[in-house]
Amino acid sequence: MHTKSRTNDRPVAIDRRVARTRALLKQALVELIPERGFAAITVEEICARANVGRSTFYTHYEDKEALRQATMEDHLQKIGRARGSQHEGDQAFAFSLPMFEHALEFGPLHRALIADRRDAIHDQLRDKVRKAVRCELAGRTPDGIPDQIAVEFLTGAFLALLGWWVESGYPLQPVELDDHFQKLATAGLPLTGSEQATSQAHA
Amino acid sequence: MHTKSRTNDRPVAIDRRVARTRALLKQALVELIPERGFAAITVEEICARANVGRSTFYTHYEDKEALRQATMEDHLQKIGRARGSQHEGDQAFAFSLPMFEHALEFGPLHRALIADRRDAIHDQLRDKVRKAVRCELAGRTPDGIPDQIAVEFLTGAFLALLGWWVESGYPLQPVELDDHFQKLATAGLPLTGSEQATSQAHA
DNA sequence: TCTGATTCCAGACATACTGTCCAGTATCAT
DNA sequence: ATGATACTGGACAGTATGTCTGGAATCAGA
Repeated sequence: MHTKSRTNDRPVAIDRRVARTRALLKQALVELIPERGFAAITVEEICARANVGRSTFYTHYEDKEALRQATMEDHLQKIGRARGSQHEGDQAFAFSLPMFEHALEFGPLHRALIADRRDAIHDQLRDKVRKAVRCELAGRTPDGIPDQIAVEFLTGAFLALLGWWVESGYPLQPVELDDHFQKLATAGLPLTGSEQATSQAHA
Repeated sequence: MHTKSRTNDRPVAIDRRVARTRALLKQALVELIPERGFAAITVEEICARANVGRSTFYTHYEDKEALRQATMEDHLQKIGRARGSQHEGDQAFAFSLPMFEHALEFGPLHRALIADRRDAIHDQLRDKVRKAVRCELAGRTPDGIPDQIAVEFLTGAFLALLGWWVESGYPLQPVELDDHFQKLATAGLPLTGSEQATSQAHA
């Protein structure tokens, strides 16, 4: 599948029909998800939207799931390639801003494929983020906190922020959001209020 | 449905048969989820496991989803009631430890109904946690960070930690995990390594 | 213990989606 | 131009859904 190499050097371009069909199916899926939610979509619907025969669908993808995987893959690759831009302020975590920026740029697509926490899609992205976090943390976790815990903590926090931001229509600039994320991640919530905790009363 | 009140004061106990049927269905669901995953389970399967006629199922619940909702509701109520135990150390956030402890106590149940991020279940719990966090934060967010952002950040971080802990078989004591959470939440990750950030090279 | 009300059940039904297969047609690369 | 490949619509069996029966079992209350 994928690309086929003829001899051994450059991969030969995919048959135009194949490319066309797959692109149409992916696009149809992306259009449909925000309208009806992934779970409710049927293969027939996707094909109708894409103007592709249902039997054709199954020659390319095993499943509705497989199509989503492929589409998601495309999408994540795009994020990876976008890493080049690199603003690189004086932040502690480099992965977050590019991600936020991508989420803004590919708004509807992102909302459809990634921000939909109600579907299984998120996991793939979560893994990607987890890796980025683990890489950037690289043994610099403070005190007695296990690396894994810090990684999960940050990954969850980041994805929650990202999801909220996308779902509420990008109420901040990417840089602002990233600043908040950086501050919360590195400095925490010192809880500026009068007392520091619930420890006021007893023990 | 639910409970029916005869005149106007105390609600009359539910018909034994109804109670029995619903309990059996809920229990069957909880048993089945870890075995095959919620999405793959069929109504017939649930009924078979519960020894309940399939037609009976539909007189109680509209849907597989409705059953899950109801089961989840039961479960969350249990968490709510457990709030009484209250260890209350000198931590900043009071909601976390009881939650961790409950997750440990109702291990399989919790894993089945809540920790399965791949299903839609999580959202309900997320809302609950969000509320708890927002309540405990109550305007004490530091600096220029919007409340909502702090809330999402913490909610995400907490749920990620909870999910990881449950899925990896409770490798820590609840109190330990909670300590780590508290520390990360209030003090952040000062990044103890040599340099503080990626700012070393340029600009 | 009797009785009317409620709930359970098995089974049948229409509907919908899935995944596979085919033979005919259109499009591709060369 | 031609052989290879991909697309098509339609048919197919299999499975799940949700609704509806009428009769049997179980209930609560007197």
